[in-house]
Amino acid sequence: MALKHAILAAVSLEPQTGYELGKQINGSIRFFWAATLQQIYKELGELGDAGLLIHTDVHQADKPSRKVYRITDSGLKELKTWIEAESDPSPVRDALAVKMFVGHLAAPRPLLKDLQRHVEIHESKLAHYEDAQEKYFADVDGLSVEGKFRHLVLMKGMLMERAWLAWAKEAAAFLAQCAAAEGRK
Amino acid sequence: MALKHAILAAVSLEPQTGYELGKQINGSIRFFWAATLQQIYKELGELGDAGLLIHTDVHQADKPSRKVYRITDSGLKELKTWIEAESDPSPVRDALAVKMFVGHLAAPRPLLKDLQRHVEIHESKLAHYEDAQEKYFADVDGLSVEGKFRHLVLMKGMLMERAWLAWAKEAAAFLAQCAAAEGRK
DNA sequence: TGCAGCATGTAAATAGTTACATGATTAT
DNA sequence: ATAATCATGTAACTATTTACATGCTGCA
Repeated sequence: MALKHAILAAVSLEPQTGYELGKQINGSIRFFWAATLQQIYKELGELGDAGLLIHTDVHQADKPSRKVYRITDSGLKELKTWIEAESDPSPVRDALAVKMFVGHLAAPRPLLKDLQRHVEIHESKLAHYEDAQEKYFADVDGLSVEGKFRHLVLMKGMLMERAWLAWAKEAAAFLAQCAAAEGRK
Repeated sequence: MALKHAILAAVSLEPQTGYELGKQINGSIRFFWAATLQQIYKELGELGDAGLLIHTDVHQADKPSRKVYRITDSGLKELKTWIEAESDPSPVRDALAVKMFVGHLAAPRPLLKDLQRHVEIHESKLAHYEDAQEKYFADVDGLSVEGKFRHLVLMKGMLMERAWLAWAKEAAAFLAQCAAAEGRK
């Protein structure tokens, strides 16, 4: 269970509600740890029970009251311990790679179409990272230690997305070629 | 449930046992879809019940008999349908990125050590891919369509690992600098 | 009138991990 | 002796997804 730690990390940077964690106003962690709102609400409840987070109810006249969570001392301690502990790389589950591995069994055109959907998603992720780079990290040398840590993570996102897109370009060219060959038959 | 399709894909290329699927004698799918043996055995049972795979018992004098699975016509049809269907990118759950995002909260040395563990794992993955490249894909131009598909997947693995390692190099340099700064205090 | 955004959750189902269980063979 | 490899599985637990449930506001 590491959603727990992703939430602790996000809340440690800025107190926020479950809804905000899901939508990520302060950005970025969402890009490194996927979770649904349902999961987040459940986890927030458990983190509250464990005393790692506390919330203050902010009553609103019309809407349900906002529960703004912030981290406690023991939450911060737990987070620190987790950061310093050994971790395993996350298990790889790459459906597109499996598809390509046996791509010869299917028609190239639908596979190419699916690849293009993925390309769009990766491109918009990259665009988001590049925006953040310009907005918050224009002056790379003047960054605080905190800033440098966050910039490194952003760079990771950009490097990985660019590598993915470079691969996808070759894959798309090959699939287009397969589709053309099929058309000729 | 896409372990199902990863297994169908692996078995379609070569009939094999659950144990072999776990250890991956024919290689590669393991690198794109993580699963424990327990999960594989369970899924094989279900795929058998659904008629997508069948197995033949190969009795062995001393050991438990090997159940060699191969794909059925309806399994092949299901696999083809899945390849041609839309798919979503797998959810990202990158604990190391989360750690780095709030890296300023912890001591740099243990974090650096954890990063280095990850580097070793990624390096050995890359080495595995490079071996496979030399062994099976030395003559890239003479590849069959099947071969080209599999080569593309291997290239994906290599590109992504190299990008990851390039990032890790920068991250390690920064953490080493943090550690040195701490040492001076 | 209908949809998107804000704001909270519960319940049921599926997917995945960890622990337990068995037993022979071969290498150190 | 002890561990690793081959070979199968079950049971309990944890994590994640999907479906259900509520209700107000503002925009097109």
